[in-house]
Amino acid sequence: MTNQHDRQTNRPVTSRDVARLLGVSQSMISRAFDPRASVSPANRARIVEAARALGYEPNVIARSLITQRSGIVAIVMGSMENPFYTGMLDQLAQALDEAGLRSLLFRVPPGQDVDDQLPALRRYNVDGLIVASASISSRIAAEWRSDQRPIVLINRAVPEALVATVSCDNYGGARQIADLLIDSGHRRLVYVAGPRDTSTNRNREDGFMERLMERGVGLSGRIDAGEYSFRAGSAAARAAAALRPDGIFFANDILALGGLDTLRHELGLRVPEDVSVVGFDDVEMAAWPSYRLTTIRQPVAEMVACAVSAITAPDGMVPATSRSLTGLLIERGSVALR
Amino acid sequence: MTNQHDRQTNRPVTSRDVARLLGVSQSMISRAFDPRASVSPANRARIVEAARALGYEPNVIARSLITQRSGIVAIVMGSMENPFYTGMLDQLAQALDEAGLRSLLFRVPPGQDVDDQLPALRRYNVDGLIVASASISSRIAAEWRSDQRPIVLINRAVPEALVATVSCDNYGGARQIADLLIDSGHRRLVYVAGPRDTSTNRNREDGFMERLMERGVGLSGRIDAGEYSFRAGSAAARAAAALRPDGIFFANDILALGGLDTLRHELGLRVPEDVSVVGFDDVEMAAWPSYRLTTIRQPVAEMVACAVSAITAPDGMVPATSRSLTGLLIERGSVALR
DNA sequence: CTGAAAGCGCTAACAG
DNA sequence: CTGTTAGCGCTTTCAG
Repeated sequence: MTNQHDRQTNRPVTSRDVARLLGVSQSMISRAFDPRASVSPANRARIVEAARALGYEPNVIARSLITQRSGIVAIVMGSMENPFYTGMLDQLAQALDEAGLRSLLFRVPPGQDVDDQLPALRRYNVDGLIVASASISSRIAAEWRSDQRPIVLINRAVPEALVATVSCDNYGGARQIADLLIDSGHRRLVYVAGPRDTSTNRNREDGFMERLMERGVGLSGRIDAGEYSFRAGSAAARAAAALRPDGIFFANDILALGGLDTLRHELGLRVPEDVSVVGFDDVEMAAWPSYRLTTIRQPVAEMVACAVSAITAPDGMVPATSRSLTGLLIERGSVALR
Repeated sequence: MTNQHDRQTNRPVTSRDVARLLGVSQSMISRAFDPRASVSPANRARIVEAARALGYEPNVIARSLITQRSGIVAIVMGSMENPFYTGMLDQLAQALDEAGLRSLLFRVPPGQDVDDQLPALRRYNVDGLIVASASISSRIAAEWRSDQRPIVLINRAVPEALVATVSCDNYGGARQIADLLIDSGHRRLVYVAGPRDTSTNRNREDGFMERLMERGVGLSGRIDAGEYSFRAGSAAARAAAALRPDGIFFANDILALGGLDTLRHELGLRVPEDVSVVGFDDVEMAAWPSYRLTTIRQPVAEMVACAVSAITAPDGMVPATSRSLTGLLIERGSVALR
């Protein structure tokens, strides 16, 4: 039976314990666990063998004190009520895991600012920072970079571009939606906006509006949903319906799903016969038969891969590049020809 | 401007740095951050002041090397495709945060066993372990307990009861569902089972079956969904429909949602007029107007509170008690009177 | 109340 | 290839 503890003292077994057992120096044990260190094959074998027998595992904490690397990366997330981010988190955790890194999760409460949390973060010697659904001030971002620790924002842009950023081309995606709606004959269009302070909303709104303008069709109305949630989508749909639109572009899927449901079940409107609706993200539920929501699919897997490789990049000095990946229009059943 | 680093060397500021600045001993800095340690009020004030100015934060890593407590608790999760668990994770992270603890997320890939991951965990000096959606062998659980570190399983039971466990009364909930279905006149009942190796499925199935038996109504069929997913629910619904049931109890909500959708949109059956469906969990989507799924609500908030308090309990020696909280039947629109 | 000293478990030069 | 030595940043006796 593998027993990770000394039976009497119940003390975790250390490298010294296995060194003593084998009659070698403690540092040799350390080296045996470093692939690049020089230890005779014979000794290395003896050591891993003894280590297993004793239940020894190098203590990451102690190691990180010296190496300044903990193998832990912090993921900071705002609310997880948007399923897009839970999906992202899942993939992020998986990708990090495959890179041999652990995820330390920082949840930023709705009202609170990320900035307050970050100082606490540095006490953990994390190897990198991935900010997934929260904004961050450029001042804090700059401090982090001065730390030489990689930081990357997913799906957020920081105006001053001091940090690495990977996101979907929200602007371009919204333009595609404008084209889709216009090409299929819609003329009374309403935009349902997400939170004002998110770059996702800004870019989607800008792209949509500009394309409308370019093609000479006006906007029949703009509703402020206030937050990205199902409930907010419902409320926005009620307000939007009063405008008698023939098409509604919701700033994201969770909003669109909430909107779709109240349009149909509360307002008695048929979607897409009476009104078309489009979202953005392509969360799992968008594909569910009850919704069949036309939307832009964010390339989550690629975004995650980008973020992780920015973290694992050779040196902490990742250039503060902004990568923008293009989304894919997924046409399902929520847009009709007019 | 708070700058956490020495400008020249870009080295994190340590307790020694602030000690030097103030001309006091390094150990005094340490004590100043320990509420129970004795430092003159005047000095403590000077120290926190200087610390703030320099941007000093005690390094948790170094501290944990001595105290053996890191302020980090590990959450191990299987797949996050079941929205019930993402909701739980959200609340867990929040509750832990409020208790001053950080969450280290361990994702266990579908095929893989938790047991393989656990040894790696101990290298992180985590203060406790919360296993949320994965099984764990009793051998490993026992090893963890010998570590003196609290471990609690949420929504899983381990036969040997060697670990603390908090879960919903799955057995009782399933009995309520049986009663509901029978009382409303259903007689051709089908059970759609989740993965065989989960205690949730076992308990729900047992409760349902036993109550059926007690009330003298037989089961018209049992479909094995194989996994807890929307897609599996769809497939199960197709198989179940062939049995011409008047009521289907799906082992959980995500299965029921998938089933509901294919029943309606692919099979052309009306729910609840032609067939009633019931789920278990009460995930967010169960309340969405398209579904209005009747289900048992798991008391997630209480479960989370229980789990966290087990972790933060005074000593590592939490008794291995199994807490079972009763779920609440939420009647929405997916069950009709027959 | 304060300082000195001894580590926590490990890695990283540096000699041999 | 191996052992010795000196810390990483902090907490914790133990004297003063």
